[in-house]
Amino acid sequence: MRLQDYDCFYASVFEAENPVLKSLPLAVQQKQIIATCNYEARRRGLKKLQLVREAKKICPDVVIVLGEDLAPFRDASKQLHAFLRAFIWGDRVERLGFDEVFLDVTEMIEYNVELLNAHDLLHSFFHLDKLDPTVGFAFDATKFSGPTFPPSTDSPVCIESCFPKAFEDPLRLRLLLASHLARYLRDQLEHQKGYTASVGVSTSKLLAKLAGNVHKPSNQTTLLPPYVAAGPEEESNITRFMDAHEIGKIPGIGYKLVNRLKAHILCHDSDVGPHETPTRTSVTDNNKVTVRDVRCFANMGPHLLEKILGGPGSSRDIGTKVWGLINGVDTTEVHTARKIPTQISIEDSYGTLDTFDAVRKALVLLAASLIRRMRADLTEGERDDNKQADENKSSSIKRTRWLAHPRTLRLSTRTRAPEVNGTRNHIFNRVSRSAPVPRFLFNLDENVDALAERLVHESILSMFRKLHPERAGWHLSLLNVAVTNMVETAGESKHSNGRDIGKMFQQQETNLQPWKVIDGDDHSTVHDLQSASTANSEWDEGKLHAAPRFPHAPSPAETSTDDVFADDMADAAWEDSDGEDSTWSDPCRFCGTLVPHFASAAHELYHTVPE
DNA sequence: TCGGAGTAG
DNA sequence: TTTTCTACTCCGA
Repeated sequence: MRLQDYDCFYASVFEAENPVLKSLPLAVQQKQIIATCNYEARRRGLKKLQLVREAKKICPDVVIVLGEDLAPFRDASKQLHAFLRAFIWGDRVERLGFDEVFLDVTEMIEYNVELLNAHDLLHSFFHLDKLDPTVGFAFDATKFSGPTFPPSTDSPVCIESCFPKAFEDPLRLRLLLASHLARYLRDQLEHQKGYTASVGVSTSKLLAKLAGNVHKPSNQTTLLPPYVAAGPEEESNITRFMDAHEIGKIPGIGYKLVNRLKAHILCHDSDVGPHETPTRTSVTDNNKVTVRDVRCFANMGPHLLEKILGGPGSSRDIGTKVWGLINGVDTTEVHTARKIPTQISIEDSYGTLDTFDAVRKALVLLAASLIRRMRADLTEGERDDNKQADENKSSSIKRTRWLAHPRTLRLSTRTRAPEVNGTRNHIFNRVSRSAPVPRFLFNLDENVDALAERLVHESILSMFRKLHPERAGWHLSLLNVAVTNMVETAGESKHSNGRDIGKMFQQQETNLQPWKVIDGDDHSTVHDLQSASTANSEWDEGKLHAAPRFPHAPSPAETSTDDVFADDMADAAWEDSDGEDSTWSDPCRFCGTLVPHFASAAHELYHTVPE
């Protein structure tokens, strides 16, 4: 199991496009801040999230590029994801944000362990293709590739010492092979795509991710066994590794939890109720608290953690979860790539937005971006809004279809902190209102800007009025428009991904690979962490959508007998929040949109049907 | 289902 | 330490 983390990703996207930038200090600007910068810039003292003004002062010759348009980053991320996926068996590649990827290579490692020649480890061959034994790379299986944690103390001549060691311990051998695979993939990524990455090699996403931070950039770290303490007086390498981290560095333990934990550890202030909101007296960074500080605190365990962190609003079993995390236990799966995002949102921030007209204009721009993104990410088929050969026009339109229809539209705003007499108000939270997505939004032939205009006037502005009934004087600092609640439309079957039942069984099978399981006395309480909450959804959705539907336009008879589809649409016929405009009727045969009877003929004109 | 909170990159 | 543009998950009502 490994994590890839592309080094300073935004900057790397520009560098890959224009390699000259690689040797210069490069910073990516969003609004007034440096979103990220390359390592040359960091060497000169620049930091992420620094004000551009300060950055220029510190490093006057910094090259600054604008990175507010995320499309290039999104595209590069998808490309790299696809590139890596081609190497990994069983599609076990999960993207986290734009610049991180988890790879579950269990199956590949198991296969290669079997084929290892114990008599000539020096000249081993890693197979990347079960069907073609020539595909792969040579490697030296007498030692780990790259740095390890703890650092290797082996002398350079280690054939004697490593070889039996690795074979005694199955986990050690598997991690060793994985370290070579990691090296290989990093090389491929660098030489074929021009991106460097940092990688962690371990048995869970949590451990791999933290390990990946140890040697950055452009390097890798393998977390060595033993993963289970050898005796009561011993510590496992997991404990050693986890203990050294600041508590807030653990993924899943964010700002709020850190504050509550620190309040307890540092002040052991038992008066602090579980849900007293952290005030400005909340503990700040002078006092570092490590995982060890928490883990070894008197009476520490799931129960005490639940008392410290639990309460209304907290996750269920938060104590158990956090106890698991600080003990290095993470049983979450590497999820295979999702075909459809669960939400698409577009936002922009503003100095202050105070007039209705300014708000309206801003919303139209956001709506237009949102519609473009919906078309890019939720449709399938060749559609190019700009250039289209005339004769092909109709044939290219008819091939474009929605993969999913979002049902809910959401407007969120954030107001500027009121700045009342010295007291900095802690209210930079967002507020939101939702409404159904109007069906006209799915009309692929309408001009984006026209649709945006219409969406704002017919839907978004009324949400805005609910959110801000006052006539003016909202000090808006942010607007966000989003669509959520995706309902997938009929699959064109073939390679519609993620919905594949065979794949799900295959996953289950690999889930049971024994060497992946983290076990041990010290965290026996957290074995079935999350099993209930994660196992579910793929299957549920798969069941609902597995049946291939509508490879072509169906006959009316097919439409009416398609129960699953009808169910979806019943779902989709959500109540209209204002009670108006809810004369739904049948789903359109071509795009799945619900169309009122009176409009169905007109609607269908939008589709040119192949027969 | 909605709206908010929390976390992450 | 609140400055960017997102995206996901969970909780209570």
